[in-house]
Amino acid sequence: MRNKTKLPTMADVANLAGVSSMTVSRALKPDTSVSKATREKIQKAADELGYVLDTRASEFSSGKSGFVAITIPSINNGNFADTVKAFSDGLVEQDLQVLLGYTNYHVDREEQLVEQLLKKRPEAIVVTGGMHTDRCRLLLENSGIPVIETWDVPEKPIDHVVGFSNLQASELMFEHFIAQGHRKIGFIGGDNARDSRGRDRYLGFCNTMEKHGLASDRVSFQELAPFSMEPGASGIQSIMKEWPDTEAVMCVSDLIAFGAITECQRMGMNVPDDIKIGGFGAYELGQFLNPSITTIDVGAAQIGKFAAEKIIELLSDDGDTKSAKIVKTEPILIKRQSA
Amino acid sequence: MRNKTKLPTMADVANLAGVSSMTVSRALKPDTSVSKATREKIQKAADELGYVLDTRASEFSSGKSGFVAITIPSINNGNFADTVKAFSDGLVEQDLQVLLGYTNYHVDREEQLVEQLLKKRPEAIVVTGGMHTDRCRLLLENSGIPVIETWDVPEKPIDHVVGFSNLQASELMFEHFIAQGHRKIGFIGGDNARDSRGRDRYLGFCNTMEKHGLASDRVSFQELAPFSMEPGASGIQSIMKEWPDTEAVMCVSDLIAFGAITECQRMGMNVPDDIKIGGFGAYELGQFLNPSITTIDVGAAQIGKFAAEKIIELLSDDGDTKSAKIVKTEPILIKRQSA
DNA sequence: CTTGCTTTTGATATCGATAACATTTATACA
DNA sequence: TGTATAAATGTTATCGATATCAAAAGCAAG
Repeated sequence: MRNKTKLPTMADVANLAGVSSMTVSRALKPDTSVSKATREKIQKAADELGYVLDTRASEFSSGKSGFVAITIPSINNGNFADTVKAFSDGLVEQDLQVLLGYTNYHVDREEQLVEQLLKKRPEAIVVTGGMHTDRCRLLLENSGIPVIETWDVPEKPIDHVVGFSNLQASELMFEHFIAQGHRKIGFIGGDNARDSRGRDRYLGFCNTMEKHGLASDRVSFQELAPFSMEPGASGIQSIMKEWPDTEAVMCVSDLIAFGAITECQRMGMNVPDDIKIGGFGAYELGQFLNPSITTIDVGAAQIGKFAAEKIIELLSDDGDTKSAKIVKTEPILIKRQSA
Repeated sequence: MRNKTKLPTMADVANLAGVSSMTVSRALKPDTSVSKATREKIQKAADELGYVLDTRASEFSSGKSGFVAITIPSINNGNFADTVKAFSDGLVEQDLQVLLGYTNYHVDREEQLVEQLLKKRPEAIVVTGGMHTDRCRLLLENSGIPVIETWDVPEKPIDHVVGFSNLQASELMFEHFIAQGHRKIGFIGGDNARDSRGRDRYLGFCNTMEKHGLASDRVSFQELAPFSMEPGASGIQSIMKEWPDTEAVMCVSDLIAFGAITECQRMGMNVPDDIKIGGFGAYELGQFLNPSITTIDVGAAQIGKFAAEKIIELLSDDGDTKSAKIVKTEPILIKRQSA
């Protein structure tokens, strides 16, 4: 450990200003019961010492930590970034900071992360998805704070939910394919065991196909991490090789769709004339690619916004909650060029 | 505030296990001086109560916060995400967590953020760039902890630096254009007042052009936030309208280049036959777009890795630092299809 | 200038863990 | 078996702020 000079404390400021540390504490926050003269004196002393409040002590003393925790599968994902941003924006006014953690799509990692986060005593916690290890569930249930599951609608929610049905969302795309007259339809996804949202999108594929009496065998599952586009290229290659007459393929995310579309182009196929490719998530890049990507917009930012509002309500609540425990957002199909 | 049941404390666990809380404290961490029997007894008691350590108290008591802070301009940027990921990965073994903040490319916001972060007493802090408000500089200088500036090589570093010269990096691209025989060269950037890295890339443009006796007037500055690709489309439109004979354009990032290239395609131009477009940052999407984007790889992940290593060294240092205060990474040109 | 109120300031206990030191118990070896 | 040493556990003070209650100062009205 570095041999550093000890930082000034509130007592140091109080000394210099000739007041008690309690008065310093009051002066440093928007507390009215400090005279203007005293406050200025204290401010001057604090500036002189370069004093910065130690929120560790402050939060510890007051019992509240001043932040909420949120876990997302991946940092490098525009969708989750949108959720986090909206969430964060929704909480700034409340002086609540956001502590972020990445599960890397692993429930074990999630468990570890949740425990780590709970140790810091957040005032609420938001997790992505409804699939957790047993111990993780237990930790969340016993945490004593509001828990919100997002990006999904779990069958047995832990507490509150802000999400949508990935299954129903992906059905939108397949119904769209079918309405266009396509019958030979495929799906490119990731590791269903790890990513329940991806699995539900795959189940949406199976359901829709079955409903219309169509085969649901044209699938390719790729290892998604750490690259997000390359699996799209491999996936479409593998599908076209085995089922060359495939007419339409949905990818589990726009990033995969990106890789699939550009790979089609490299293989000399025209999207959408030769094959239709659909994405999921309404990522920004999908608007700009040629062809632009037909996709499902799940309202990532809205999820973050709703979660933030929920937390504000729950934390300020004097007893009984008014709003529904489960808030559903409505995924919509965004028809663009690729499908 | 929710009327929640009080969470169990270490004393509760100690009581249940029939030992002192100090023993509980020891048992809950890899401390050898606790007998196996006692540790098991304590573990059982802790599980029974659903006890989760309160790191706020723990860190406060021990004086170390267990985390390092890092500020980046934007969350939704694969480059910075790479840096953060490598940084974070480099610190897990040290049981150091990463607290992340976003400046949104505003020095004022940075100042605010740095103060907020310092209040939490991190053990070190990493900031992106070398441009800060005076007060922010002062806060960092007086923080008493290691400070690392990254993604840049400031003239007057605060403390340590892990970065590269954005100016020299962008020169690579312009020299590449010129070596190909181009003379009518342009640049699409953002707000130079806000983003010093972008400004330095622009200066690299001016320098190189001047060096070769060429004009550097073919520029377009766009408002970059919140969309990162659209400005590329607007930028290339504006340049081609004013200077239709432009032969090559470098964009301040790959995302802008993405928008510019796809817009060229929409305008019926072929990249690279009709116009060359270069990017910056070696984002993943640049590999997959048709044409793939010629870009500058600045080694974003390497920066994070080096910063983490530096911090580990600085925190474990018994006095004098061995390694250089300034670590430079070498940006390289990645020649692909678009230029 | 005195009473009664409000505003401002201060003293002390406290949050939950750990550091540092003290003590007890276990183990080794002559 | 006794002594030396190591291992295990306990006791007390402490980190830096804030809650809470108490006291002092300021102020208005009679």
